[in-house]
Amino acid sequence: MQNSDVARFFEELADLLEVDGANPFRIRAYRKAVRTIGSLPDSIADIINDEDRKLTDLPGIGKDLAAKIAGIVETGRLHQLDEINEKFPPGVRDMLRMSGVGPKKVAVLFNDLSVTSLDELKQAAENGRVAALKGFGEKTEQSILEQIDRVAEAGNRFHIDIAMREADAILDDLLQLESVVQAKVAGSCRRRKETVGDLDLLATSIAPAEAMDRLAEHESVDKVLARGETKQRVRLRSGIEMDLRVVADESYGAAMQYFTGSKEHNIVIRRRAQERGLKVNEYGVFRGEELIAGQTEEDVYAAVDLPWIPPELREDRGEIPLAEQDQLPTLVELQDIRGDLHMHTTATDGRNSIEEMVEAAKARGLKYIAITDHSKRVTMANGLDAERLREHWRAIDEVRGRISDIDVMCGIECDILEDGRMDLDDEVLSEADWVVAVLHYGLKQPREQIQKRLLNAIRCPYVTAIGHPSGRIVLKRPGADVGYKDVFKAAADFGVMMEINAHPSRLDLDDVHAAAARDQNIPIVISTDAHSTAGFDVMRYGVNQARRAGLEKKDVANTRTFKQFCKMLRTA
DNA sequence: GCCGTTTTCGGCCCGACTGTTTTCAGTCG
Repeated sequence: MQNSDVARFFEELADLLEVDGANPFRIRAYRKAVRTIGSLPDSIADIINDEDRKLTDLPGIGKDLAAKIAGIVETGRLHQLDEINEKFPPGVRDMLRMSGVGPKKVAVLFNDLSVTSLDELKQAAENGRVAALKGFGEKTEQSILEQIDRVAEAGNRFHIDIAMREADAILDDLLQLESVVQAKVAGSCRRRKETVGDLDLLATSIAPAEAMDRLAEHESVDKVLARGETKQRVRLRSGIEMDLRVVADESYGAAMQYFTGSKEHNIVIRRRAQERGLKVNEYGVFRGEELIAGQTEEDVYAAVDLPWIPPELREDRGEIPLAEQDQLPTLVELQDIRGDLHMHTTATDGRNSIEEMVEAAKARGLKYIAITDHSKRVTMANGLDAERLREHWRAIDEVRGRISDIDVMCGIECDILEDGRMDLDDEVLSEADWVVAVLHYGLKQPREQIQKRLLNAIRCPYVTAIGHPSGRIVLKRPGADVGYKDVFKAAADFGVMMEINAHPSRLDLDDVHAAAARDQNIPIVISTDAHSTAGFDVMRYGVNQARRAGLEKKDVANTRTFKQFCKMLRTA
C-alpha cells in the first residue's frame, strides 16, 4: 500500500463527511492528514514498523488518526469510510467536482432527488428537476449542465505547462492596457504545482472595469461566470476557470501574498499576525484600523518577522521554521542549468537527427548533452539492440567531430526488464558515457519486485542515473510502488544519480522525493527527455519541480561544468 | 479531528461574490 493509497481513504472520508454535515474542524483534520501523508518521503508502512518512529510525531496526526492509519495499512479498510459509503454511493463524490456545487448542494441533490451519479444528475437537470429544488434555480441548473460532460470525462485539473501558457497569453494582453500597472499570475500556478485546478491572475489598476472588460473579450475566454467590483471569474475554452482580481497598487503585495497561497501557508502567516496583534487580509497588514504593510510581499512577510519566502516553497511543509531561522535555500534557477542528460533522436522515437538536436541544444546555451535513445525492449519506439546502438554512437561521434563548443555524450536510456535484468549486456553498457536506467513495463508489479529491479539497476556498474523513477504520467497513470528509502540508500552507496524528468507529464521524481534524495546527498539531474528540438523547452518545468523540492544549485549535478560533472560520475 | 511558554477544553483564517433570497447561506480561493 502506497502513501497515496492511504491518503485517498481520508480524502474520500473527508469529502463524504462534508456532504454529511460533520464538524468542519474534524473534516479539516482529515484533510490535513491527507497532506501530511502525501508529503511524506518515507513509506507509512516503514514508519509503523520502525521502533524509533511514531505516527503521532507527524504534524496533524494524533492518537485517533494514527490508529486509523495503522488499521488501513493492516487491513486495507477504514470502517468509518465503509460506514459512510453505505449512506452515500460513490457517484456522490463526483458531484463535488463541479464548481458552484459544494457539499451542501450535493446533500440536497442526493437527499431530495436521490441522484447518485453524474449521469443521473444530468437527467435530472435536463428535466428541470434541479432548478425546482429549494436553494437552487435556473442558473445553477444551467451551470451544472454546462460543466457535467467535461467533469465526467476529464476531471478538473490541468498540467502546469498548459496553465502557464494560458495565463501568459492573457497577462500579455492585460498589460497592453494603459491603466494596468502590474499583472501577474498567483495561486498554485505561481507556486508551480505540477497540476492546477484553476488560474488566479492579479492586476493593479485604477480602472478595474477596463481590465475585466479586456479579459471578457479575450479570444480564449469562453464565458464570464461571475463579475463584481474587484473580481471576475471566467471559463476559458480549454475548460480552465480563471479568476482575475484587480486591486489598488498599495495592496499589491498583500494581494499577491494572499492569492498565491497555499491556503495552509497563509493560515500560518495569519496566525503569526494574530500573535502579534495584527490582521492580514488581501488589502494589507493591519493593526486595528491602521494599514501598516501591503505594497510588497516583502513588507507583508516582514510584518510577521519573516524574510520573503519563494512561492514554490509556500506549502506549510517546513518553510516557515526555515524562514524564521534565516535558513531558506537559495533555489536553483533555469539559468544555472548547463547540461541535459536525457533525449532522443530519429534513431528511435525522436523527431530530429543527432545533428539537429546538438545544434538546438547549443542554441539554447547548453554546454553538454547526453543522447539517450531507447533500448530494444521498447519495440514500439524502435529501441536499439547492441549492434544498432554501437552504430548510433559512431554517428554521434561523427557529429561530435564536426561541432564545437558543446560536449556530447554517447548515452542510452536502458530499460530495466520485468525480471530485473538490464535490457542490454554489460559489455555494450560499459562502452557508454552515460546510462539512464528506467522502468517502462511492469509498473504494476508488487513493491518487492519493483524494488528488486531498481536495486539491480543501481548495482549494475555502468548505470549512471535512474530516470523517471516511478514511471507515473501526471493526471493519467499512477507510478510504480517504489520503496524510495532503500532505492535512495543504494543510489547513495553506489554513486548513482536520480533524475527529475522535466516533461510536464512526468515531473518524476516529484518534489517530495527529490527533496528526500537530496537529503541523502544523491546528485539530482534535471533532464528534458526531449523527443524533438522543441522538447528542450520543458527544462523550466523540471527546474520548477526542483525548486518546490527546495533544491539549490549545488544539489543539481547538471548545473556544473562538464568537467566537474564528469568527476561526479561513478567509476565502474 | 488536533493541539497547547494563554494546555487537557475551547479554540481552530478571512473576505468576495452569486443565486435565491426578503437578510443570507453556500461556494470559492
